Amino acid sequence: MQDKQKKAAIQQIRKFNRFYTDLIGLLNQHFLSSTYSLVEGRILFEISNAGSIQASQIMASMHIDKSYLSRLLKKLEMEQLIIRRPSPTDARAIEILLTEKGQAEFEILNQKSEKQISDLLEKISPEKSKELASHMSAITYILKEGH
Amino acid sequence: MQDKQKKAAIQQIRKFNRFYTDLIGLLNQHFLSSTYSLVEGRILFEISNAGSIQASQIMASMHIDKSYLSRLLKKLEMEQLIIRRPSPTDARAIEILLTEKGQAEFEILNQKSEKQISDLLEKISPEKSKELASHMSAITYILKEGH
DNA sequence: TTTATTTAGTTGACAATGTCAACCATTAAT
DNA sequence: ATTAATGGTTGACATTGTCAACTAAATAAA
Repeated sequence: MQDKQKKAAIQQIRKFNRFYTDLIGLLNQHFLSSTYSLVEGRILFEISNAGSIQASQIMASMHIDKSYLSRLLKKLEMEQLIIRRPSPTDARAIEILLTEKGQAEFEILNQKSEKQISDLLEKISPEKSKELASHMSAITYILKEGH
Repeated sequence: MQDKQKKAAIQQIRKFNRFYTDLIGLLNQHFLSSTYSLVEGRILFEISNAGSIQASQIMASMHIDKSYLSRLLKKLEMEQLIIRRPSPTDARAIEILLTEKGQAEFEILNQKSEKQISDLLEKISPEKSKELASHMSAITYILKEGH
């Protein structure tokens, strides 16, 4: 009996994963029309969020390969969106910060992203939007905190 | 006042998107340890799900480029997982079916994918698992049906 | 009914994205 | 003092995805 419920849950979760993978894919595609790729945008987010950050921290939070990240950071540096400088506390590490240009570009990206979600919510009533958000919080909570 | 609520909802949704993009990414990475890529698995799913299907339908449901799809199908055909034959009703179109091997491989993939979710649910109580699934259904419903 | 137009799929050429292993320098552990 | 682990870079490569041009058939328009 218990087992049947579990199977049903698994099926529903898989269905959701298919659905949401698609949705995120569509959102990202649209996002890509911008000059920066999704990963780049996400890196800018991580830097902005932290103020200053090490590459290894970005690696950990984004689950991204270090060689890949290294190159992306190099590119962002060339585009003058970030500064990479040796960490004062660890000579192996680098400290990454947004330049003013980087902050400005991130702000644009951020607003684009907000607008995208805002557009999505246009089709949905304010009450349902609120519900949507709270379902999402609930999922995050359950998956992060467990039991 | 209304506006503040909306902004809060947008922020929560974006947070969820980051979180869930990562989660799906991790699940897919694990999935990749198999011999088929995620997209290939998904194509097999679409074919299995429909019984027989046209390439254009897969294109539509997966939002995938037609040239890309054409190549993937060619590969799957070479691996003898699918049959491509001219559609009886439309000479431009092809009709795609799973071979027995394809069905068997899909079944394995399917079980792997189920197991993956099942493992994820190990850390979560049955009640919470059920809640999780229902939050997901609710999200899908709201996003699909709107208001 | 001949002439567009659209639809279905394929192919070539290429760009973007991501991975693996080897490597250097530094720090931490034994 | 030596070894192991960490942080990052680079070369070489594989996978994944995109774009435009093209053929053949079906549909619409003249």
